[in-house]
Amino acid sequence: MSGNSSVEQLSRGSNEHAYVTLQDVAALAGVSIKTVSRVVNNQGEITEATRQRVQAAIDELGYRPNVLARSLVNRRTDTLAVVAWGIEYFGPSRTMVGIEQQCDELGYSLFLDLVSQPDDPNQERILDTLLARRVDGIIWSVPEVGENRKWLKPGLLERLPPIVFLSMQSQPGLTIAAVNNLSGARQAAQHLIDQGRRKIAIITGPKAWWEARERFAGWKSTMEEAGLTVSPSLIAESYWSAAGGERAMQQLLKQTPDIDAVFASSDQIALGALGAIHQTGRRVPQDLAIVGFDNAPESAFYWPPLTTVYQKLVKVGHIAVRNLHQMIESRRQQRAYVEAALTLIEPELIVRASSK
Amino acid sequence: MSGNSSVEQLSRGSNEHAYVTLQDVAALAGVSIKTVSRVVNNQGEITEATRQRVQAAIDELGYRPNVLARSLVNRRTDTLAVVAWGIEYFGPSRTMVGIEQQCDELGYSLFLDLVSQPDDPNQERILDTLLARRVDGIIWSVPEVGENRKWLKPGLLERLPPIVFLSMQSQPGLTIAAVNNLSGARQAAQHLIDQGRRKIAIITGPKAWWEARERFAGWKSTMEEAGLTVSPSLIAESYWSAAGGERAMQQLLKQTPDIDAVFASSDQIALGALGAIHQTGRRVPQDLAIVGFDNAPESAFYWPPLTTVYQKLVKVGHIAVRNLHQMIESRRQQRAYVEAALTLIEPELIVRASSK
DNA sequence: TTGTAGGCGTTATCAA
DNA sequence: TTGATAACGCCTACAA
Repeated sequence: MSGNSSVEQLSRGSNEHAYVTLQDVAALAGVSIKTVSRVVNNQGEITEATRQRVQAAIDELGYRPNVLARSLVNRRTDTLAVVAWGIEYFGPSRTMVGIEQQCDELGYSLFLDLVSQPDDPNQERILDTLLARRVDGIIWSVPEVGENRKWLKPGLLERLPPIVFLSMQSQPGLTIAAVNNLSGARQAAQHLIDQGRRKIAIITGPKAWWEARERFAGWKSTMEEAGLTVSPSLIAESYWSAAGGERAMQQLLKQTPDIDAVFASSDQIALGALGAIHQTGRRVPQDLAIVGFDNAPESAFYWPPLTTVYQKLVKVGHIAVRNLHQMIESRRQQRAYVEAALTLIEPELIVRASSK
Repeated sequence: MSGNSSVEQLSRGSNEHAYVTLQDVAALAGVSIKTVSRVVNNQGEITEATRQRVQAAIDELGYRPNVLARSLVNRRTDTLAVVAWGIEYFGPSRTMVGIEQQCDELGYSLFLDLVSQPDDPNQERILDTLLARRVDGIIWSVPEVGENRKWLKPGLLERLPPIVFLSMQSQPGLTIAAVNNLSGARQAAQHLIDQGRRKIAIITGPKAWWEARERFAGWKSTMEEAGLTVSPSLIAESYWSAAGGERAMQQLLKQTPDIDAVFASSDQIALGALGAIHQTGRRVPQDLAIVGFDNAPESAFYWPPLTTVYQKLVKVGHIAVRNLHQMIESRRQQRAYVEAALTLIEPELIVRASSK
């Protein structure tokens, strides 16, 4: 037998860490490899006696099935991949936690691929390596920014494993999971209106971002429905950072000194805005109320504590993976397509001192 | 030939996304599979004519090598795994970014496994799945807390693929990469001393954490060398959170009202401490200077902007992967062991308004 | 320069 | 209940 006995393996050199195979176990237990395989996957009927003998051999040798070989014949790897941007930021990292948790629960291993920018040109190359690794499905967790979905050419999806997209504009044929940014922004704006504020400004995120546009739309529609003016003098665009928020706030206060509230499109922006407001001597919330978006844990300790919109991003991650799992299973069973679904998670307003 | 022609594959059903194999390409190009293999891996001499014919077939069919099959033969997967805790926090997420970047650069795919607590009992199970997937190496990015290294039994390491550990106490035989927490804390304490402060308190992280103990040791040794008293009344222990920092600061101010500086063991702790200080009406830095640890991007926008210790965690991630890569290569070439190495990255003090 | 045979470690089929 | 044998897709060694 050309096999692979333990002795041969050991002779490969003590540095080379060799793995035990079915062959080795079978030899030790005095059965065929198929029998060992059956024990490992507990399938088929096996005499209790042989099962125990095999199990003893497995334990003695410390056998672990080689998932690669198994995947080759099974045509499934029990592996998902997540392509993500920005895990050093609060939101994306929470989403990642949700994704990983659910993968673990469903028995998937998870490949992590990061892009340094949402419009990273590497995205097609990444897709290639994922295909080469035969992942069962993909979570596309890069936010939609500018033209960074242009690689999604018609017909391409059919030649790829199932994909769930996060945080992007609804599109026929795509399965998407996202926070309802529009509704979150509406809650924020409505809350300020309910507090009696009338000149409510907004600091948006970069307008190239779908999420920023949605939050803007939520603010705008709520203002209009309340009969409040939506003039350009109430609008400032900013990067997502505190530095951006500070600059945008300074600009707003210069162009419209009598605003009495601000909706900041992220907690970081709100933090910067708070600094800019304090610098002018205005008091929060007496002179100016402010609401953020994210519910970062620190935001409860800003000065004053920040009212904000809580995005349930861990939940988004969970749902994305569960939906992906369903798509995978249904393809496998040759069932008709799972209807492409758009799942929107409702955010929740957290009211703190900065707005009351 | 029992092969795997494109036609057969298509007949598997339009829902089942079938992969093209060397067989398919070879058939279309009218050559042997080995020739195609050579083209794919551009090895051996091949006539330009056949190369082009094969390449054309590859493009036409959209062939992608099956990495699983290749790994099976090559006995290497070009895959690393990172076992991590806390990527929803700033520090760990930065480390993760560094790890992923370097993996990408060196051509590794990266498996992500998260534990929900540093002492998560799942860690051995995770190790098992990584072995089953035949990863080439592992980054152990769970901070050392309490007894959570007890799975590391003597002799175990030899039976595992190479592992690089992050953030733990130096230990013979282990390769470790970490920030020099001790030195960072010393810089912080020395800075406060240089500013003329004398009653310098510390809010430590949980003492079960190695990192917290190191930072404490750095503060303590620097105080002692400067001839300053190190009494228990200057010490408070806290969780890493802002909430913890607030509570610890309140306690400190109660037990020792005349402290003139605080070293907070994380930026989050510092944020909470700032709030507690403000509540008592004390001014920062006039009455009380404060220094944090992390250099989170928000810390520049705290009130006042926070002096802090910048941990170069992306760099730690880079170095961890590079060291791991070396260990893998040297094992492969049967070379003598790579000396187990301890790499400490020096942090850098960032001085802002909170301490001057 | 190209092709054939055999094996990587596993599972499925079909006999025994 | 068990065991040969043939895949899975690729690569190495050796021939042609």
